[in-house]
Amino acid sequence: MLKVVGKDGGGEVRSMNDSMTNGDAPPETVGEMGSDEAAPKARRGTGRRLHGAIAHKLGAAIVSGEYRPGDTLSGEVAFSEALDVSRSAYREAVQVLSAKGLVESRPKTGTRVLPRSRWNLLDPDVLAWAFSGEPDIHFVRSLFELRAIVEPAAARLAAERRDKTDLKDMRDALGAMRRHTLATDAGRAADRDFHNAVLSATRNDALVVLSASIGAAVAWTTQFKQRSRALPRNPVPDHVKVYDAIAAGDVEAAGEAMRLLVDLALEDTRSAMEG
Amino acid sequence: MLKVVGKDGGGEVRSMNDSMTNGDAPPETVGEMGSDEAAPKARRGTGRRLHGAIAHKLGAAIVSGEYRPGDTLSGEVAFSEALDVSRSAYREAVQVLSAKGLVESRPKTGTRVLPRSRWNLLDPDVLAWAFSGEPDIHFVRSLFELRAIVEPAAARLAAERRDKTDLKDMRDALGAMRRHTLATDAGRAADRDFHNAVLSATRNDALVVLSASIGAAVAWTTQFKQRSRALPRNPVPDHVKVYDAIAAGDVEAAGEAMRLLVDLALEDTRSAMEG
DNA sequence: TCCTTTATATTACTCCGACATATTAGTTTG
DNA sequence: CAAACTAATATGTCGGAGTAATATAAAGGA
Repeated sequence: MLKVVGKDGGGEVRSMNDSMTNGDAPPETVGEMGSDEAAPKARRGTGRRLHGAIAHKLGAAIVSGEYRPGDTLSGEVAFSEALDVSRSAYREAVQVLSAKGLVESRPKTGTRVLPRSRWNLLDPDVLAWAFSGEPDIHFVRSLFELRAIVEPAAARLAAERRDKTDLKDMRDALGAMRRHTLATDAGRAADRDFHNAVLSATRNDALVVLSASIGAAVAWTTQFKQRSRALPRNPVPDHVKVYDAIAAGDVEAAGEAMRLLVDLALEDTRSAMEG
Repeated sequence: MLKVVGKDGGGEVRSMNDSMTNGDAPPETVGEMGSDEAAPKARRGTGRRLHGAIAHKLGAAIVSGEYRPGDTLSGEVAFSEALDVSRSAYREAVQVLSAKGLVESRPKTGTRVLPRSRWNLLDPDVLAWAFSGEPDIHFVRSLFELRAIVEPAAARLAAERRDKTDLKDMRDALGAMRRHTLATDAGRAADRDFHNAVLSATRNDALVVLSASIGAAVAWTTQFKQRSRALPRNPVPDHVKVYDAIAAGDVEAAGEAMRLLVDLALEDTRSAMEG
């Protein structure tokens, strides 16, 4: 009934952060919706598919702690009806969450939220969901700690193995960083490009993949930095030091310069979030 | 036609490692099957669902290079018919692969394999698929290099932050390692437990998640080690050195002991795979 | 009394066939 | 020759029917 889905007739971009706050129903099964039939309906923006939008909605709700580990979602039929989507779309969304280790579905038991340790927190999508709300400061510190471990070591490897192409990529990224500031999208993209170029120069696939995750997280936090106050420092000189050391093949200096860069970024982010 | 699916009338547990070797169709669209209608049908073992089995089959085929980046899978209807499964099951499998960054589906264009850089190589499932066939030696080296970066740093953090519970977990794991050898499943599990305990002691969620990925990869390579020749060295003393340093709170010694441990493991694996 | 086995109910899983939507490619028109 | 329009095609979405698996409860045996 009244399943007007297609036919974008009228802006039906309903609110997202609406009811579904089941704080009064502490027992177990979540996903119920008290209201009669006005559906929450997480509508997608252009390009995103419906099941993608549902996965985003549910994933964000899970990582934000709205659904806690051990909770069991209300059944497929009930939940898909509550969201006003077909069971197919809902199931495909659940498959995505299951693939990322957020939930597990079994007959008779239902689909329940897995413990945090099973979550694929380094998955770019999961990171995006985690940062779509208020990010957990503790988790952000974890990410920067990981970055402080990985990136200096990567810079050392890059100083050993880089070739002319890698150096050119880094120079290009540095130039773009100089032209645009970190306040613009282009500037942040250039920052990512620089770090990606360093990681790529390590000739290590695992590190490159990890860079995609860390880079995404750093991009989010950088945006938070910008939100709170104007950029406090010009990041280009620090990056140039890293480049110079890598270009010179100086392993120790490269690692040290990158360590300094990450430490400063962490300092900025911490003061921005705590302050 | 003749899609007798349900009603288990007759054992329809077809073969798994069957045809679908499209080495002779190099152009682009893959997934075609020359034979008339004898379906390949990747059947699942108990517990695994059908779409999970399909995802495993396709995922393994992609990471093993059978389908190369840029290739376009034949349409949903054609491919699902070729696999003798419903379109729904096939679509759910593709959603899983899409969630892990292996493929991307768009209307009209079809489903195509994404470039390696988009793959979520640290995802436990993807790692399992990568190691289900002959693992790429270069990739294994990358993983150990990452391990050599992360684990010593983690040991240093653990030496700072561990509490009594962490130390007890490590002791228990060491005891289990002593009782069983690395040749048994229980022994390998104990090895994983020890490293997980170290990572947990860092109080860093990102590191813990990474440990799940690295641990899985190490487990696979350890099995390969065992396959080639009897275990060449008793790993317990090296682990004890790490434990002693962490228990004593000696940051430098912990990092150094762990570095040595990982280096030796890499050495063993390399000689086992190259030899 | 306790453990094992069987029955049952609930839930996810699979299948199907139709329609909607988006994107590319070809066609027409200015 | 270029831009807008039309048509074809593959993915996306839908709803309903039926199957398989499993946790819980009941019955039986030690």
